[in-house]
Amino acid sequence: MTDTPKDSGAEKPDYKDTVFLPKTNFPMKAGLANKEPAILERWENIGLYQKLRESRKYAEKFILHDGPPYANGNIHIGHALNKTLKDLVVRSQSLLGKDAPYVPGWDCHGLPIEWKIEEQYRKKKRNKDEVPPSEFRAECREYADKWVDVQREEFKRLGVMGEWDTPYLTMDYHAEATIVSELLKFAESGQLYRGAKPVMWSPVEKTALAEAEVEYEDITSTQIDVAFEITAAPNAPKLQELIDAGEKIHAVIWTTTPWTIPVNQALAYGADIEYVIISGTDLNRWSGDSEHLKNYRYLIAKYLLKDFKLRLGLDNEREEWSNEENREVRISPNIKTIWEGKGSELAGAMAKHPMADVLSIPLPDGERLGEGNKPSDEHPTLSLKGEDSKDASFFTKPRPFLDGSTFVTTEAGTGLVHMSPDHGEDDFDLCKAYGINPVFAVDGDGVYREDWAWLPRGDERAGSVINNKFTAPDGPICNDLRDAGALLSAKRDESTKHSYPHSWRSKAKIIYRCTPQWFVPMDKASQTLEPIEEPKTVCPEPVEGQSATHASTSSAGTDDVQNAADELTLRQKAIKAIADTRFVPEKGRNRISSMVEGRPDWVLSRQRAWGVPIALFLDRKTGDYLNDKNVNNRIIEAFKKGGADAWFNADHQEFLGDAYNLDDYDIVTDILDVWFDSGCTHVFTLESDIWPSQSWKADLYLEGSDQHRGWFQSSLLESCGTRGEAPYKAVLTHGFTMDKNGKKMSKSLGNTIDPKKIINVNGADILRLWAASVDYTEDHRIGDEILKGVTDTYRKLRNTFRYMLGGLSDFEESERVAPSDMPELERYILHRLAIVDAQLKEHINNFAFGPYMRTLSSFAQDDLSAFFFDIRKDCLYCDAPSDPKRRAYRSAMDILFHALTRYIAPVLVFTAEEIWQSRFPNENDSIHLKVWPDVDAAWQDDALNDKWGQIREVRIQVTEAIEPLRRDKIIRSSLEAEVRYPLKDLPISGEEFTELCIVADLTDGELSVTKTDHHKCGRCWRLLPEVNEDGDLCGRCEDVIHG
RNA sequence: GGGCCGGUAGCUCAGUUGGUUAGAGCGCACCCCUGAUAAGGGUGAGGUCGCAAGUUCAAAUCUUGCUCGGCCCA
Repeated sequence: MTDTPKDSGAEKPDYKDTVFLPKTNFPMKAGLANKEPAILERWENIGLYQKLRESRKYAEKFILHDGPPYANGNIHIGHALNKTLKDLVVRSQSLLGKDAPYVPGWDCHGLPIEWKIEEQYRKKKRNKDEVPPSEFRAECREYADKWVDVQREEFKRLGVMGEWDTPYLTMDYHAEATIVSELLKFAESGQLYRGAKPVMWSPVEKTALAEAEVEYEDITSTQIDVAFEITAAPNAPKLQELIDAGEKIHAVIWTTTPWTIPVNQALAYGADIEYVIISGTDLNRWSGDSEHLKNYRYLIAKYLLKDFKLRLGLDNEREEWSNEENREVRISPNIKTIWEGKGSELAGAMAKHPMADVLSIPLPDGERLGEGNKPSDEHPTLSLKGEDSKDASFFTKPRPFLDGSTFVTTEAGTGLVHMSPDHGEDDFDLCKAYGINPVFAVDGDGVYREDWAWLPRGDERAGSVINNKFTAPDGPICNDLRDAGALLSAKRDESTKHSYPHSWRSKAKIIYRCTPQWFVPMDKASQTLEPIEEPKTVCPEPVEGQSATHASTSSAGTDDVQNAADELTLRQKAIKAIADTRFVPEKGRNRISSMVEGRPDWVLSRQRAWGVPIALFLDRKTGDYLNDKNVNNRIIEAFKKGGADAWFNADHQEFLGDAYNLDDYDIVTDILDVWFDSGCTHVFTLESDIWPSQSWKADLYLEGSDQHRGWFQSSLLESCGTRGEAPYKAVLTHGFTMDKNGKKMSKSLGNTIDPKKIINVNGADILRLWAASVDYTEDHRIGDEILKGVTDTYRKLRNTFRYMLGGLSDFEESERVAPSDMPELERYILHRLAIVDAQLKEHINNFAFGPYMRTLSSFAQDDLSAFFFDIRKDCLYCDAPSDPKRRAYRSAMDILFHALTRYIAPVLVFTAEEIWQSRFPNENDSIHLKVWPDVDAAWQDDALNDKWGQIREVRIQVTEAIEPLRRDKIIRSSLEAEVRYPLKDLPISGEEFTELCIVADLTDGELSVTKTDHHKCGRCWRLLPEVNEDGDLCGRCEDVIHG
């Protein structure tokens, strides 16, 4: 031995240089934030994604269809989780050998972008209405493009692999053409109709507003009590008796919008609310000489009597009301209760509109009633004109009492609510259920239309319904009601202050107003175009499944009504499709089912600019849309060439061709709901020639749980409407990311966590490992402590790989030992690998990444680091390179290395590559091109498992027994321990067990530990009987060095 | 206000059809090693399973109510 130790003080030589320590350049410290971009660049340079496609060319496909994020703003933690999970799915499926391409997409149309552009205009003091629509749309397009670029870079930095150079955009011309062509499919199959819906409307800007364009401010408005005479009450016999006896009984409603009274069409009660009729004779507060004012009988909710009486000044003994708890009716001497009952008894009851009497009297010169049936300028050809009220028949029709239990309360008012389907959502929905339709009495500027019997445009008293004078207690509405003897109270002062929506732009009050909209019916069997019957005004039972007002009847299919029973409705198709789809987690099925079961018809139209137009021609005479395949094809072709602008800028006569005259048609300028756009992504991406890698239908859609109402549903409905089935085989949903305390993140709370910051500090692999660790099926958290934990897990894993790299340095094929020739310990570990391998595969197929990483980490930690590697350290460091045991160990380690680098590759995409390149440097290669490791199922050996399970248990007993001695400083290293253990309880020899426990010696006896007398080998540090003096060599080491 | 979902150690998660003393990893404390060293090994302390009733011989598990949080509606 020539290389004697240098330290002169030591008597014994230092054998350190003769020990085969792990050798590697792989750094312990990751420095991911710096390293990752370079790795990304290399992948891009070698065309990794294309290489992967090429290598999986003939493999089974797995199509994850990307749900498009909205192209607006930087990505947030939710995007990061979503895209990472998608990447985990794609990469893990690819690892399993499948061809799993990924085409990312963006949602580009819609209000938020439109808004941003408008905002820019406002800053430049430019009026949007003066900008040509094509210019406006071009700016929206440019804006979306800008954010697509930003987000694309952010997603790439996350390590998400995909076709980033050719993503799909909903604003691409081909996409817009497909969207319009899908829309026309709905039109052609009769699954489109024109109906109405109350929307928030600004009479000042004469436009519909979105929720985000509305702000709420306190206003004072006139609050009135109005009496409706009850004409029938078939389910309340006593009440009916009173009516039959000639009593004039009035139902009282209370409202803060007096201007809606002239369009009242019904009254709503709460079925469980208790009502009373009070009778008295002293009401003379308001002018007018109707009989009932002198001798009144009012129907009202019992609980609200007090407030009512106060408003009317009916109560002469106010002090009696001091007790808030007791709101029982206290009858003044001159006020009596003549009827009590539940709201449900009012079912089927009828009342008379307070203006009916006035209007049923022919007016002197018809001035007020207008001439002819002149359509309003709002929607001239619309067959949705509604009631023609010039002969006042609208007002003389009976007003039914409807069950409004879902929204009628006794919080304020009278417990009876007046219903105007034109001007309220509750009103609209309830009336629709009973076949009562809106009448469109108020025009876009907030003034009653010309032919309306009550305050038409021509009336000098008529004003905008948002005008304070118009609704004032002494304004025309109140005055006329007073004249009719129906106004019981009217008040406007500070006490009537309440919150009311205003336009953000003009600050003017807005109203709910029914406007014509396009709908997809949920409950109409497709292909059959049975016109919906004329709604009955009087209809005590809800109309089951009635879609809405006037269905548009197109030319096709009206004859085969007989087949209607065989056809399924869109709702039925969707429910069936849900049953045919796999949901991960399973609870998603329940959620989307209940939503589809309960959802109303799909409103497709928006009165907006930035979107795909509803490219239809409306027949001016009939109001029906033109349904001609040739015309439709010309439209689609034009869209392919010029996008949606083709509709706005086109010569429409060209679309119509020779067969039709543009003068006979109106052009629809509404655009489509952006959810229809995204509902079509499966068509223009999966079925398109642009991405040959894609195919319909998708294996998986993967989005946040909010998309049960969003994309999952819009895609489902779109696909069921056009193809009769879902566009996906499986749907995976994830929860939302909360802050460290489980609270939702928001900018205002200042608890948001920026994914970019995590990437720049810790690295994308840490963020990815976090995403893979949490239970994404639920809401989950992120915060410093959690990220620290993730980083620790990462470091442990990284170090295990580093150890393997060191142990495997200079490993050569010639050294390899076949698993069957390996010692039991190696075979046991390979058995464990086989078990873990199967578990990991199962987790991947269940998209269970949390269990996947936990299985992987604990295998690396418990089985390898703390057990296998620890035991075999002596072998690796000190046995001769040619020793079969050492060769077997390194062979096993090589198998583990190949398996584990592949296992972590989908999650730790950068680290896996770094590890791989560290051992097998090759500029053109990548770990991500590899397939799932070839783990031999035959390695699984249950007998071995039982035996070694037992050994490990005893091993734990031994280490436990050593601990007290170590604590008492009797021994230091476990190598100094001499252990006694009943050998008959050991499935292996004591000699072997000594090695497994890393102790000095093991002899028969009851479990006990003492310090050994042996001396320490100067090279391998084992304490052995053959070593005469500390620092001498043991036999084995002697052989290795000198043999 | 309504529909749906969730609350198990400091953190991330297991916990089968109710069934011994509720588990794991990380972190933490302590100890060892200094030949995986800004590493490695060992031991240990942490939980009235969100709260309260109920069903049962027996409840983290089933039922009801409440509470906190989330998503979607209104």
